[in-house]
Amino acid sequence: MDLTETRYIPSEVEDKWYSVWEEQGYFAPAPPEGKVPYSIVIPPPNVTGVLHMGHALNNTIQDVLVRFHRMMGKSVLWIPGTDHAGIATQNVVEKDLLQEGKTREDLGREDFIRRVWEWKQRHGSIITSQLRKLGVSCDWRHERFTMDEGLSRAVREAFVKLYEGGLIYRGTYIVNWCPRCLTAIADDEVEHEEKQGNLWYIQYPLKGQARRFIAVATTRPETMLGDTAVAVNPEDERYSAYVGKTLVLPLLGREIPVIADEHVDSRFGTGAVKVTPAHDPNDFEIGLRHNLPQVVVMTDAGRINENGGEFEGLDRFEAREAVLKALEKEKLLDRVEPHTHSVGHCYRCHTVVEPRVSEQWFVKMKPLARLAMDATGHDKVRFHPKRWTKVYLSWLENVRDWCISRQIWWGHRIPVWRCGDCENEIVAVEAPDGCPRCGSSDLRQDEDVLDTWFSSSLWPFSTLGWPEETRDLATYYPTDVLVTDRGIIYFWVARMVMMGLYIMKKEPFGDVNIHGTILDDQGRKMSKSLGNGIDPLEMIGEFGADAVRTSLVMLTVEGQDVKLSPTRFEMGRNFINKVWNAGRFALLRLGSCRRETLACELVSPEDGLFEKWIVSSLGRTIKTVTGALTEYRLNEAMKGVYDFFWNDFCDWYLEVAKRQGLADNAAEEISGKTARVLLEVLWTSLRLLHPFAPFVTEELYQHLRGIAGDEMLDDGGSIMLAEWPAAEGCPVDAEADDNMKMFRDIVTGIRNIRQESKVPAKETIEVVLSFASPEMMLALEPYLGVVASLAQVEIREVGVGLPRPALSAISVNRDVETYVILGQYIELERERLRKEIGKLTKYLGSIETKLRTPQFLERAPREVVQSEEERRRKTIDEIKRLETHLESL
RNA sequence: GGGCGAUUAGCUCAGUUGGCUAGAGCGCCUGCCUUACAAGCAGGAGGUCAUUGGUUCGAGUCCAAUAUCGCCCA
Repeated sequence: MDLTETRYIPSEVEDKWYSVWEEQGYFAPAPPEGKVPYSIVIPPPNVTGVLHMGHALNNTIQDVLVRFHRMMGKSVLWIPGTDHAGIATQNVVEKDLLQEGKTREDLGREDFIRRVWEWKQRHGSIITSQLRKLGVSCDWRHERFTMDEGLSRAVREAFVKLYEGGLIYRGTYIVNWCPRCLTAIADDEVEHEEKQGNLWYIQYPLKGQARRFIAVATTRPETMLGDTAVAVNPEDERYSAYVGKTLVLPLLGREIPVIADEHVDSRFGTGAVKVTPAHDPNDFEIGLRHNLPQVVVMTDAGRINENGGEFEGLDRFEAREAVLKALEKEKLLDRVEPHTHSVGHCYRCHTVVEPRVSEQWFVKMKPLARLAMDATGHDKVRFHPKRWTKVYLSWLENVRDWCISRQIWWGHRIPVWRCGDCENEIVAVEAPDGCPRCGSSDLRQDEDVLDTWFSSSLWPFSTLGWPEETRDLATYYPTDVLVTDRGIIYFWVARMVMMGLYIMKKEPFGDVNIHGTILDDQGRKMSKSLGNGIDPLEMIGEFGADAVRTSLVMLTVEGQDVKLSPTRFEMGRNFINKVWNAGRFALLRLGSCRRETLACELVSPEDGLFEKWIVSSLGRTIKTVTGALTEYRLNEAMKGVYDFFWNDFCDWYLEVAKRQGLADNAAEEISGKTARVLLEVLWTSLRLLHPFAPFVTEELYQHLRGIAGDEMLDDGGSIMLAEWPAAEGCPVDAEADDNMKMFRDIVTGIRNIRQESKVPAKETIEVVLSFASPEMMLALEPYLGVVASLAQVEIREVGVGLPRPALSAISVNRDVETYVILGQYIELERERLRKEIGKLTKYLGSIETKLRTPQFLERAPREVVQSEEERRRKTIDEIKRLETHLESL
């Protein structure tokens, strides 16, 4: 980008450097020999997905960490990739087929899967190309997909291992069934929503006793077709006489028993509940305890089946109306109450989930959950922020067995075969040639595929080559951190930890960094249906990737949610523009500067105040930023760089640097030194900023090496590969800090008086500086020319204890009084002084109240008391000086 | 019903283990196109830290209750 541009133009910079980085192989890990390994696996986005703000935040955080650790000299591997999103991807391809008037059954399994792969080849790289726009430095040569050959092998290995360890079983249980996707889904794939519904009270007649009923309440009356009992609590005296009696199921006439089960809540409805073991999870349990028959009354598509009598063929919601009407006709519908209850929806298509009995494969969770809980107990897996540990643990404590089979075609087919001749079941990593028991070749593989999350749970090691014992696996497992949204703690974090511990015998990552969720400006989740999403690519186009990244990091505080609107990116854009211009200034003004040495000491005692001070401040910044990044407090790190760069470096150092020549006519030497420090500080700040804003820092860096020479930066050609700054070269210099404060106070004091007194900006007025001591005067004397320039004044006189000139305003500091000679502008000074005195008097009051309290003097630490007394002295002194001044006006 | 989070300037949010006059960005007011930057510079106004109690010499910060909003689980 041309240095004459006064505005930073991201589009001229971003793609250019990204392709250089990628082509040069900078994203690949440095050879691990002699280096500390650092690794992250991306939480694999859904292959059908497009980049949303959540991804942008998530990957920005990972990239900041990865770039930081790379600059720290580690061998960094960040593995990108996507997951195959079984149901979602199949849905997308089926929708395409429907356009051609076909179903997947028309194609057959093999052709359909071929079709999905074709789709994947065409569209599967959308999200990864979008990620590149964000500037992420993951190693694309390591990119993985959960359906890759190697990862599929890992899935089969893991399945067999778990099966042989007794942790996978098949059984007929109640599961969450999506009648639209036509598959079972796991408990945590069901999204619960509070819905306003009804509670219908239905009369169930007692057998052989005319006009005697038990009333039950239900929110899903259509399921009564599958009822096989009515249950009451054994303690419930209202019903004790009925237990063991027989009821006649309305509409169908089936005879069903009244049973007693202590899980029945007597306070709900009438205290008697209908029991539908095949269509309700609680009823299923009751059914097992009481040996009740399970009558399935719905097809897999949610229509009433042949067990539903006259209602056969009706959709479940039509059936609800029809059943109610029929009951009403028979006068068995007692009453209706409005009732809010939680209704489960499929997380993929949002259809109301139907609990249904079917044969499925399950993972036994208790033993695995135990492992995972112990790992956090022993601090092997640490959450940041800590509070998420509790959420994670409570899920693990209550988790039920995990239904892993899906009745779809796109996914890892379950590696189980059944012999057609001897019914032998074979569980194997590779397809067997024949039945090991009877030798028959009539083998049929299980039709189902595995839950996508099953393969995701292996991601931290399957991506590194497991089950092969690869060098990557040995070097980079366990990974360092998993960065993710809290919504994914159960899906990924918990399952990855369980699988890592069971299969690898080691936790998959030591740290889990949970960040907030991106919300719209009204605090709602961004969603397609609300249309309130903000497209990251659009924002990158408008503001630049660096601006998007820095804004996101500044906005996200330790896992707190982020309310976002497009204008929030202006903050980042303005900052990046500031960086560009500061860099531009340095590059244009220091064209002839060379960095002579890579001195670790930037400043020496004979150097000037500004140099000592900016280096001291830089050192503090390095410490802050490094510490904050190490502890996942990214916004604090970002703020550290931001404040230093803008408030110290730009607002003060650059401003004084450009005036150094004015301060000292023999400018050569000082200018040279100033230039060198300026160059070093810029170079160092760019490195501190690089993890957050990779593009602008690279662009400036490349210009910098153009003028400063390659030898300046021992770095391998890119700021990406440069060393992270060390604070050791920038010692804190308290004296320089103090003197700079005095310098700033003088300048700010004059500016304040000028504007408050309405002195025209262009007009040069005179000041007199009266120092408290000769030492102070000596310390600042060399820089008074800079003061004059910064404050648009002429310095008439400098000395110790000078008298106040006529018609002047005063600004007081502990060590110096500044008299600003106002002349005709003096009128407003009286008011300004009164205001100032008022402020200080109020402050003094609060200090004196404290110091009058005996308990404070007795119990507060001595340092606190002393500093309060010191403050009182200082304030009284200042007030006195201002008052004297006011009186003399 | 259980758990978690939030409540601080007009808006969006910081505020580390309790201890200078509670900060930032945006917005607002005033003055500046000062040869790095008007996406900028300089100066300024603006806050009963949700409410009520408690602990403490001292509370935005710790404890308890209440209110409102949000998220997760059942």
